[in-house]
Amino acid sequence: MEIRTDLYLGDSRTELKKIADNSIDLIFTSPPYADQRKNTYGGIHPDHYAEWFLPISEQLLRVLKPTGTFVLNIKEKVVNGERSTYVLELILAMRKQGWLWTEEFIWHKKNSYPGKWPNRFRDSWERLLQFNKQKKFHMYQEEVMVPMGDWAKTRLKRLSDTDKKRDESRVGSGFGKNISNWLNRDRAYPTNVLHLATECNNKNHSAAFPEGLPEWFIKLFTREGDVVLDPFMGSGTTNKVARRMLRHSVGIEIVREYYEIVSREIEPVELVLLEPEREYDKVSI
Amino acid sequence: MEIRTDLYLGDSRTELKKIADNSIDLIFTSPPYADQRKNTYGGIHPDHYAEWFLPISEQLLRVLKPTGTFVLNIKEKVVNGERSTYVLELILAMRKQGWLWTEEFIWHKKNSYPGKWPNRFRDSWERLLQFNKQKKFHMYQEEVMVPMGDWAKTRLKRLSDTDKKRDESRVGSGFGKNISNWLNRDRAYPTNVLHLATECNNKNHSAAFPEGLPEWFIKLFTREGDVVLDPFMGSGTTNKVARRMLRHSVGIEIVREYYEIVSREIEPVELVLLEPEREYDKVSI
DNA sequence: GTTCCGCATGAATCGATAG
DNA sequence: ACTATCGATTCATGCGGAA
Repeated sequence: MEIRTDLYLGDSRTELKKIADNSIDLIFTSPPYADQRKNTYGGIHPDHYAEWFLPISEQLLRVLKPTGTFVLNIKEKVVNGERSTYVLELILAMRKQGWLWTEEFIWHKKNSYPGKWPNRFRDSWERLLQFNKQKKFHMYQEEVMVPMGDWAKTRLKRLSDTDKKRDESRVGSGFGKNISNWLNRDRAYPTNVLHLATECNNKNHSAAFPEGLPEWFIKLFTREGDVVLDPFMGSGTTNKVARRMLRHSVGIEIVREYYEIVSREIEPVELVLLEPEREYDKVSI
Repeated sequence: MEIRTDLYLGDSRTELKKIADNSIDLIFTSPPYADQRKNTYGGIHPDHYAEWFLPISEQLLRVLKPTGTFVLNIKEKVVNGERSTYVLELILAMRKQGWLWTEEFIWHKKNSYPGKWPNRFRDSWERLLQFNKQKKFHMYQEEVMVPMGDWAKTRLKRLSDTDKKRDESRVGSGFGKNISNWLNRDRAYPTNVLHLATECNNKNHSAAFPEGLPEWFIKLFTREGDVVLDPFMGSGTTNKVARRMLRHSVGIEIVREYYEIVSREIEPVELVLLEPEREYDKVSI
């Protein structure tokens, strides 16, 4: 299978129009935060952030498949001693636009930037807002299961009375089915808090997230061959991870320098990926 | 020093009017969440939550000292497959009321409620919204510094409640100083993510939050002799912790049963706290 | 006295069923 | 169509009894 990675140079507001309706399985992006990174994006004033973002999210709503998911990594900055409210306002506005605000994940940044202020501590978390077009969407929960705690060891030895009672209350032949469930429990489902360290690899791009972040959501919301979109590509982390995970992807970047860097990085990979594929076919299973 | 713990039986909307202007140093509370705890409290519909809360927050704004802080523990529930937006709307409305939304802390609940659903994971975090009247407020950051690397959680856990009480009740030498004795230098400021487990309820009561939660904020925003207010007292966790930490406190509770239980628990403690102080001075260290 | 192990139960959420 | 109730699902924690 050939993995396509299509990169667009330009403004998301215009470039997104080139993408077909209902063609994207997952949108994962970290847009420029309000009034930050002035050097690269010019900076959007907090008061006008929703206003600026809404035409883009309207396009995203169009290109996303009905069963697809939009994950928005964002965090409000401090303005004048207060947390700015533009993210809250954005959520409310996007719901009016037709998005469903399904969930808010927390990215707990293990090693946040050091510093000291008289009236606040280091900010070590960011929002990961999950939006959907429908209540029903694709979610492959088993792909992100994590090893269980010590609890499982003792639990598997003998079922407690309560567990038995709860099982008996089920109508029909649920008991045997449950036993097999217990025995498979060496792994548990995760929660809506992600605990990842920030990576400082990308020296060119100022606000890159660690690869583990898009990787987790790509696992959770897509399968191989699906299409991932990042309308604010930056250093291309989302697209690189998607490619490695055998997902097609689309990236849009307004800064030519970033666009070219990612283009150069992607192309050699493409050659490598195309060659050994037959080998994998031979070897597989 | 005699520690006052004043308990009011009644509705916060009326009882708060009995409290003097600018008399409270810290408000820490966890109001009934929308449509939650219907059996004990009325249960507020998500659509009318801000409307219900605003008269109360107006009173809170009045009674809080200009240098004081209001910490609100809350989390929106899922309604119809979506996260409800009433908390976002409440933040926006409270700002219009005159509050400054200084910060949002995250309480990462280690043991969240179990369950499995096709479209979401377990919810394991809650918001701790910090509001202030002014940009300048009292914050004693050194009091909540933590050892670098691994926090000696196991050692802290081992200490019984009586140990905690003994340490706290010694004037001028609290729990924090003992920690610094064990693990000398190399302490760091914490971040805005708190990682605590919910306390399993054993006998009488289920507390909404673990003692560590109000304890942390009481350390951070008050000193001994300051006044802490919880307008939704519930099982009285905030007041009990405040008392142990030698802060005066005010608690308001609408359910008579809770009010009476807390009343009974507080009074005997008062006697115990005053008596054995000299003894501990002999034994201490 | 420690350590180990069994046990109940949570500020939950969904889908089906009933009014 | 819309709301209210109920059963099923699931895992970390601290307590208390046992080894």
